[in-house]
Formats: sequence, structure tokens, C-alpha cells
Amino acid sequence: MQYWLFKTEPDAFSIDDLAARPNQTEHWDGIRNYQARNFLRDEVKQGDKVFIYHSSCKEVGIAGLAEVVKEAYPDHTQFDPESHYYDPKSSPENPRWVMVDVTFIEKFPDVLALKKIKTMPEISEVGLVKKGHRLSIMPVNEQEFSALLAASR
DNA sequence: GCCAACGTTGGC
DNA sequence: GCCAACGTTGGC
Repeated sequence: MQYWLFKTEPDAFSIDDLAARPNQTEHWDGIRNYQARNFLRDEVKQGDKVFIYHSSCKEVGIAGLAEVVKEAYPDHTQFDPESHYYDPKSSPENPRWVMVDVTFIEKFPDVLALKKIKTMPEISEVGLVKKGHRLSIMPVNEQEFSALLAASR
């Protein structure tokens, strides 16, 4: 099993929104970055644990935990001309973008602030605190996962 | 809203 | 295949 961090803007979709979905499950659509896509397509597996990270908001940081319940399948929004995520260069025969389904596990009592994460000695290798913190799907190793989870609860 | 850092595009 | 221009992300 592997660990991940998925970014979301809570104004658009938050940990509370995930918890409020039917079966507390939702598809993670709209990933339009090749590196993130490759993670989703090739490495994100059923049962993997996922930190839900809130970005571009008041309380930036890790807000909760989710689990992958369905592995990569075509992201339908890429075929919808009305969608913000429409990609005219993609086709159903040869889909360019994929998504996975995640289900809610828990919301942390407080958001684990990015500021605090940056002070944690265990977390020097997470993409969040290194250069290029722009990836919306990033791996988290087991040691980092444990440290972040312990700091969140 | 600023701006640095990064990804993507497209002309050559 | 290079690289400048442009667009986007995301913390502050």
C-alpha cells in the first residue's frame, strides 16, 4: 500500500464536501498535469491512503484522510465541451486523462497547517516543502505519512 | 492581488 | 529539439 497527498481548493471541493457525498465517496476529476496523471494511472491503487490537502484558502494544510476505492478510469469531464476541464485533443477511444474514486475516512480536528508541516524534521522530502510544490497529486512515504498523521490527530 | 516558480506551447 | 513567450499555480 502506498500513501499520497491530493490537493484541492476547498472553495471548490473540501473534505467536508467529500464527507457529505453519497457513500462519502467521490471521483477525483480535473487532473490535467502529466506527472500527476501518471501517478494516478500507474501507481495509485485501491486501498491506498490519501491526505486531503486544502490549498489557496485561509487554512492551508492537510484537512483529512481518504482512501482509494477505485483505480484509474477515464475522466469524463475531458469529453464535455461545457466542462472547464474539456480537452478537445482527447477522445473516448484514446483518453488522455484519468481519475480515481476516493472515500472519506476522517476529518482532522484542526487543519495541519503548511506552516507547521514545514517545521517538522521528518518532512524534508515531501514535495510540499520542496521546490515545485505545484503538483496536485504527490507521493508520501510511510515515515512521512506516520509523522503527518500523528501530528494531525 | 502580487509574484516566483513551474509547465506548456509553438515557431523556427 | 531548442527556447522564448505565455499561462497557471499557490503561498503570502
